[in-house]
Amino acid sequence: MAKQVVPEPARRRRRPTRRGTVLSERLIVHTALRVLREHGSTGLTARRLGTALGADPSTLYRYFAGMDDLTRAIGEELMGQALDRWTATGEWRADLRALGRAIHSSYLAHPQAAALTASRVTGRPREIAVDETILGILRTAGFPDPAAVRLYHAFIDLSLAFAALDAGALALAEEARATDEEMWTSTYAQLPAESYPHIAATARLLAARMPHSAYPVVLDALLDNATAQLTAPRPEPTPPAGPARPGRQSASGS
Amino acid sequence: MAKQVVPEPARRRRRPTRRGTVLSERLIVHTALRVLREHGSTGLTARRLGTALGADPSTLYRYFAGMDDLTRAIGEELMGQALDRWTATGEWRADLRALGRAIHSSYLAHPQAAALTASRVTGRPREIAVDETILGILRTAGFPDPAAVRLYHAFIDLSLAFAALDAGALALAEEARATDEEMWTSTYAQLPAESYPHIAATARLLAARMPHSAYPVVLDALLDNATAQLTAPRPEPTPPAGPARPGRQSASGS
DNA sequence: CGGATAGAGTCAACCGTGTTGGCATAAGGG
DNA sequence: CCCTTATGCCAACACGGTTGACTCTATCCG
Repeated sequence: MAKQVVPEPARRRRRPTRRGTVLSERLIVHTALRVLREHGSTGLTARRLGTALGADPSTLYRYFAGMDDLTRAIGEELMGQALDRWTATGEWRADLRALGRAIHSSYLAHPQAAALTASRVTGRPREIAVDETILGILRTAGFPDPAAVRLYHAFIDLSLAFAALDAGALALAEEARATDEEMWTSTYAQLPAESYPHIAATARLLAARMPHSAYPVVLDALLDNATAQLTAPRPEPTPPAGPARPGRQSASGS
Repeated sequence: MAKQVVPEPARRRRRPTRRGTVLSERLIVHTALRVLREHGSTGLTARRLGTALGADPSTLYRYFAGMDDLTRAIGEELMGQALDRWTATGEWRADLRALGRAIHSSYLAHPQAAALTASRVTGRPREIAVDETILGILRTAGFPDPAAVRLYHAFIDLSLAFAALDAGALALAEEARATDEEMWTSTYAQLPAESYPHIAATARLLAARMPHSAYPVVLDALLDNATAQLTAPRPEPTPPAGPARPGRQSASGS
């Protein structure tokens, strides 16, 4: 039975599979990334991954509690790649900007995987490390704790939300081009100018702008806002907090 | 065969189902919303929806090309509800703010449905109407077309991205509480303060801030930025456009 | 050096999923 | 009032995740 998954460091016996490959968490995650790239964001199945590994599908349950657990591990891998690619300079604004772009582009380097995982919180070590890093940048920059937390929250959720959105669009564009490209042109292409004057008037600009991500624009807006807060600090109490709309939950302590 | 789906307005014969209900696109979408709320974001299946409707699962294919098509219709419904709830005042900043919050809260009113649909572009009429409305607000406010398009893009993608992210978190919190709540407390709860000093130092503030959405904060940052642009317009050419990172595509024309 | 042990890989099977082709039937036009 | 055909139903298919029982072998211990 596959009830208990043995944690990676405690793994001692590595029996080669029937087709000779020696499995590991790393190998499985990397193979999953390849399968996702080749078969699309819905194309990662236990059977297919098993075949790609040269192993029986059920073997995966010796390493992950289920496909959902594997999905979280993939997300953790993407976050880790972002963190590895990034280096601190000491200038808070530049560092945050670079880290945000690293996360965003790291996810978009694997659109199918990102579309699958970006909106999920993994709770794994590399993700926590990113959280700690962001908070460190902000607090070291001189933001008082409430502002630092507010900005941390906005920054990480903004980055992940856009990673998920952009990756979804990119993955959709790469796979299933047949079905969707058709819809783009047939539905959106020529809208009647009398019904949609503003869209018609800006059609050319839209066509040039929409294929890019809006993330850099919004990120810069947020950083501008933060800079203003730092030079001219205003208390800014907890916002009117409308109806309970829970956001992404993350690092917390009692 | 279910190759050709009859468009809603052309539907003439409405044969009641064996259990007496008379089907329609509206009824199916609304029932799907109910099923999603009751069974979670992965709980919408053809068989379950068929049962909820008192109809055979295959009947759905007379109304939608497949589950994916139905999903898009659900997204369109959410966007429509947002638009219905919103009214223009003529003050562009307040109008945009209200529209953004309407979209966000409309999606979060159906978290499971939103988690399923918010990152997909429907290409259906109500969605296009929202796009047209946003562009209209910005152009009427006096933004030159390039700035209007840039802001439209940032605004709509920001709103949808946060709708998806927040809805995902909210849906996850509501369903499967058994599996996930456990992970929150066990993994994130008490992190060693020596390894994660910044998280530890702000733990109380984080716990208070994270359960809310960061959307209002980021939206206001974007609107502040826009206001500044409007009063002191600067050319701001196309940003350095890094590696091709397609964003959400939308209304376009040749 | 040689069992004993239990962890890793395999096999077959379960149930639930989307989807389709063929069929029955009743709604509504003529 | 009949005929056409849109609409709902049925049975079946291929494929999804997951599990329980099993084999085999890498490693531990004597």
